[in-house]
Amino acid sequence: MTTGEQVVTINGRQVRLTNLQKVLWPEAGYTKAALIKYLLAVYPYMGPHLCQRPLVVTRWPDGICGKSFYQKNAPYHTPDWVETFTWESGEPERTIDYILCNNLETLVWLGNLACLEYHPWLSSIQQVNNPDFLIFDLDPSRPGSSAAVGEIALTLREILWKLGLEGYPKTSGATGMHIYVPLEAVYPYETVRKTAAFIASLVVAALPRIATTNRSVRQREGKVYIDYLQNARGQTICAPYSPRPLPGAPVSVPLTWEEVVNFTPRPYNIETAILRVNGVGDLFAPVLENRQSLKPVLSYLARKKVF
DNA sequence: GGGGAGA
DNA sequence: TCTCCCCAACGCGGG
DNA sequence: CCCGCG
Ligand SMILES: [Mn+2]
Ligand SMILES: [Mn+2]
Repeated sequence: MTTGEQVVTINGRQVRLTNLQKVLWPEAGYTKAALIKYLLAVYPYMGPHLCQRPLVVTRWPDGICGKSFYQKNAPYHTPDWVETFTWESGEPERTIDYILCNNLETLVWLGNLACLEYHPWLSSIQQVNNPDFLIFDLDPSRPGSSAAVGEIALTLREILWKLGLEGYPKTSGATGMHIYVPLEAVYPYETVRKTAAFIASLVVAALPRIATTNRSVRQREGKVYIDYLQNARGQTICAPYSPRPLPGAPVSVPLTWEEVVNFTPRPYNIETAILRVNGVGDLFAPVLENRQSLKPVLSYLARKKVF
């Protein structure tokens, strides 16, 4: 990929790649060719987490220092082999044709459009009202809170364990972490969100000096924000393996719990993650398999009349 | 990044 | 032919 | 109902 333009054929579909030499991450010098090389390499691991989920992307055609925009609707002249999902929301009535990244050629096509961030819905189009995971988004309000993030994640793991649930951690690729709790796709978003709120409150009770669920930035006092409100339709949590538009081209990477003990926020980027992922495989594979029930925690909450 | 509208 | 504009507006919850 | 937040 040294020339500026070429056509690749993937699964019999032709994808035109343009401006391959364009630098998207200036200080690291990573080009669009590097981005597409990464997407090709990571697709076997990332693809299953995007499949059949309405997708929102952020695009940075002039690189991470240039202008960017969100894209929800499939753009005009989207190739006919790109699958889409039409979502009609009411009040005001609006229709969005979401892209479904169901194959490699779609991901490469998106890469050519300079899509850096990939935000799939928590629910798939098969059960669009029922998320497949409950998530916790740990956001440090100050840089240098990495040790606190790791400690909170490990405490959260223990609390989940006591509730009969298993969580799976990944870096966000920015400063914090995401913990996914895979579920049976039978609970409405509101139930999942309220359950997440309850669990987050248990974590804050255990670690009140470093964790908070306060949504007011000023009242967080430098603590780590446990954001459970991302458990809503259309929210934008970046997918596992998604690159980030930040210096050095970091990516969101699944971690083992042992790695969380010494959490560092950006251990891998679009270049180094390839070796990592080919070595350990998809640590997030269980997130698509281990569909857990909220029944124990929901009956507990019903007894305590928390709801 | 690329299509469409308007000059 | 050139330049400019558009690409998302939403869910949540507290005051 | 608006506002702050992500
Ligand atoms: Mn976050
Ligand atoms: Mn957040």
